[in-house]
Amino acid sequence: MRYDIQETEAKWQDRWEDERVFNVSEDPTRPKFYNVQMYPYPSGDLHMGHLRNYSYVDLLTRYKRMQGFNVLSPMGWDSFGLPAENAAIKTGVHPREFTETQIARMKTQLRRLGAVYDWDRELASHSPDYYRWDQWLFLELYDRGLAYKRNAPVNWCPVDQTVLANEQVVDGRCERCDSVVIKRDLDQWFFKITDYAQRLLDDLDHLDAWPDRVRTMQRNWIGRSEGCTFSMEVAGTDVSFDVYTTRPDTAFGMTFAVLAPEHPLVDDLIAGTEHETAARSYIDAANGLSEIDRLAEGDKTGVFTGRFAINPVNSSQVPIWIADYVLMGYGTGAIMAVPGQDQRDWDFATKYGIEIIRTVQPPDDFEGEAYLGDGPAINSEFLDGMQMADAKSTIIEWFEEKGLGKGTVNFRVRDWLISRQRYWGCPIPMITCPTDGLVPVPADQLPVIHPDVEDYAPGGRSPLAAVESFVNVECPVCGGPAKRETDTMDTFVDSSWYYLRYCDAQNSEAIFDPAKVDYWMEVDQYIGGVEHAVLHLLYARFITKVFHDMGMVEAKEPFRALFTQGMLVKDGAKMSKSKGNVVSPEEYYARYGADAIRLFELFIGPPTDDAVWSDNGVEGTSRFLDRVWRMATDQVGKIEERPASDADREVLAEAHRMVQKVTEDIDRFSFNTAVAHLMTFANTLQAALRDGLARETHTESIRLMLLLLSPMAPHLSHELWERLGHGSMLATEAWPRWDPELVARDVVTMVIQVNGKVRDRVDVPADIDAATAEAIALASERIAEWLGGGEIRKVIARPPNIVNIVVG
RNA sequence: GCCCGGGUGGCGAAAUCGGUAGACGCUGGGGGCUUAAACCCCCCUGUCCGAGAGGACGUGUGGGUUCAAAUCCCACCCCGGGCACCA
Repeated sequence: MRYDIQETEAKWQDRWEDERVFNVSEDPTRPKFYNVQMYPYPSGDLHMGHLRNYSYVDLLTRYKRMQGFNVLSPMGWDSFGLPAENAAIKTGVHPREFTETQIARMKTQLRRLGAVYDWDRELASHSPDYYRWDQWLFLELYDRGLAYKRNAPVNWCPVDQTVLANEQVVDGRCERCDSVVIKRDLDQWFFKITDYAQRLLDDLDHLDAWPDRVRTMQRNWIGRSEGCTFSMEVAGTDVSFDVYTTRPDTAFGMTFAVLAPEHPLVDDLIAGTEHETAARSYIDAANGLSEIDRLAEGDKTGVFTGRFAINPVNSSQVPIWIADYVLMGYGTGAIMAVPGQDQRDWDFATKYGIEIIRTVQPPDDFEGEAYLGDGPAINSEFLDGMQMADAKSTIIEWFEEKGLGKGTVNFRVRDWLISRQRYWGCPIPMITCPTDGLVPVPADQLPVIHPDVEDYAPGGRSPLAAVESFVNVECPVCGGPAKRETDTMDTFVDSSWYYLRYCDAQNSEAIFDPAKVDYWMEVDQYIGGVEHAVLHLLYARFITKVFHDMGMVEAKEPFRALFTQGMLVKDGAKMSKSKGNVVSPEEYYARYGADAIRLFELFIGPPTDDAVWSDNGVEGTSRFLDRVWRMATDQVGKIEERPASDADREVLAEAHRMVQKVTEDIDRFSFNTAVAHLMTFANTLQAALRDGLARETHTESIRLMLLLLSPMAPHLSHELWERLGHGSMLATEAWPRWDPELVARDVVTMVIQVNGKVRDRVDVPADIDAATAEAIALASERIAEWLGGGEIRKVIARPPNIVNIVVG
């Protein structure tokens, strides 16, 4: 036993905190490093899966600090949200009380791991000190026209009884509870993220320290497409409608047009016609279906309106259909249908017997139906013979010259719906007055604090709506009776700016001091789960850009580097409370201590990959720590001084190679191999000590190991550092450097191949030249056997590593 | 369907630029220490052939490029993730 684990680990946890080792302030004389993990929802108990992430973050905090950076690593709580509210419904305990108990428990557990933060900057989104600035931000957005209320069909989760943002609907289901989402028409608040779509897209190109995967997901989510919007008249009427297409070059192949069932023109077109009854029942059926059911239908369905539209390129009349494969939410909610070049249109046309005209010549061997590829235009009058790109720009010019349409850009991303009909969130600071309409709550009346309620149960509207004393308020403009907004904000609003607040967390006068934010921002390393690739990470980028435009933040992007860690898996599933497969750290703390757990979490596999939990692993890293302890302590005072030998120098060289490899591996987030290099050196040192070698370099070897180990297994390395008589605290020591001369090898093993197969290995000087290497290879006795008198066709020498002799 | 990842021993994995495949750890086996056990220490642990020296094979499958391929190219299979009636 190396020491009393509980006692010693607690001792160092106290000292790091009491001596404020990781509390920092702005210091322009040192390079800064802002290290942030996605602040957690306070769900209560940390399991091994969580500890993996915290081990990474803490490693970086300590490592960067030793490298001389002014490191800010703060911690906070994403403490609004449904779990606390659902617990309140069940138990009657106020969500605040529930949440704060959970936070206290999680803090204790973070401390137990030895994770260090600047706790002076702790924040929690449910605290009025925090969410008053949510409200302030909301009003700033409102002033700038970036927050607006409108009646719109929205995603409604029937179980959680609230609306959801598009980003929170996954495969037509609620991201949180998995129930099928339905459409409802509601008056809701939106943030105008679409105004920032182009910048959010463009700046992805500069985020080269982000995983490509996340950038691709954001690109797809933003979904930019270039095309053309033009207007089509309805024959025999004075109405017209716009269509959007990415393939205006195929306009001559339009054989019908389609309106989404929700299209505002639909009513007018069918009213009083013989088609009205059929159309009406089709529309009603479509409206009653959830997005999932619409898709599940498989086959495309639609109904003819009896009307015709005039194709502006050739004045031909095409039938107007209503079909739910056209979505009201994208483009103009109406399309020109070109079955020859669009598979969906092809399917529809085939089913309903509509004419098909090809306007791009498919290759001779083409066997498909609709042809989407490039080729010369046909049946397209003045476009005939042009390739797609040419035809596209020519027809757009033509539309623009005639004033019939224009080139347009379309985005898939929609405005961010932030209203929620739930209690445990930040109240939206708006008032509706019968005289003055929508009126913002004056800034000096913030925060709008939500009152306690008796019933948290969701009933299709916010529980706050039942509290008359909250709802009824004087209009700030006219003083007359008015009503408060009772919806709360999406919790993703809270999390879209907390990393700015950390920079000045205790400011009671302003959301933050821009000077402090400019010192710390951008976040140098952001760490979290990939599940936020298009939710939080897109919202946070949007809000940062808004602050930039407000002149309050210099940075245009919040997170310079993003690291998305893998999940911990057990029994084939992600470790989580709901799956019932969590491994609780308690018994491991008792048996092995925090260091062995941390080291195993680092060692278990590549940090970006999912990893499988194994009980034996902690045993292994604990053994390694025991060995380090023994090597460091058993030999103290027993080492006889002797002159340095070649063996000593070689051990020291290995120690420096370890320093180099561990440093480089941490820098490239290869923590598992960094640990492996420490183990390899420990094996080398142990063998040398056993053989009575490496006496003189022993002290230096241990010193270097402890420095490297300190961000990974901080308790043991601090304790040893102190016991070995170093007067300083290890955490404040400088990260070691390696001596390149020592690291370089004089002699290396050269591989000799015959026809690409390894046949011999010889030690050669590292600076050997090609001719000598070749000569040595050809002189090898073992090689001679393999050459067997055959003709040597070629010798490839890559000194000092390899010589390949080709015989034939 | 489209777009990303990934597939290497009994297991987790390593191989950073095309140059010794399997570092490091786990598991398992053998031995030492011990009255005994635990701890600890030493040796072995990809498959096959061989007493051994050694040899053949081997990174999902099939081809290709190359003196040389886990790594590059083509086709395919499987697993994971994202997007998906987006006009």
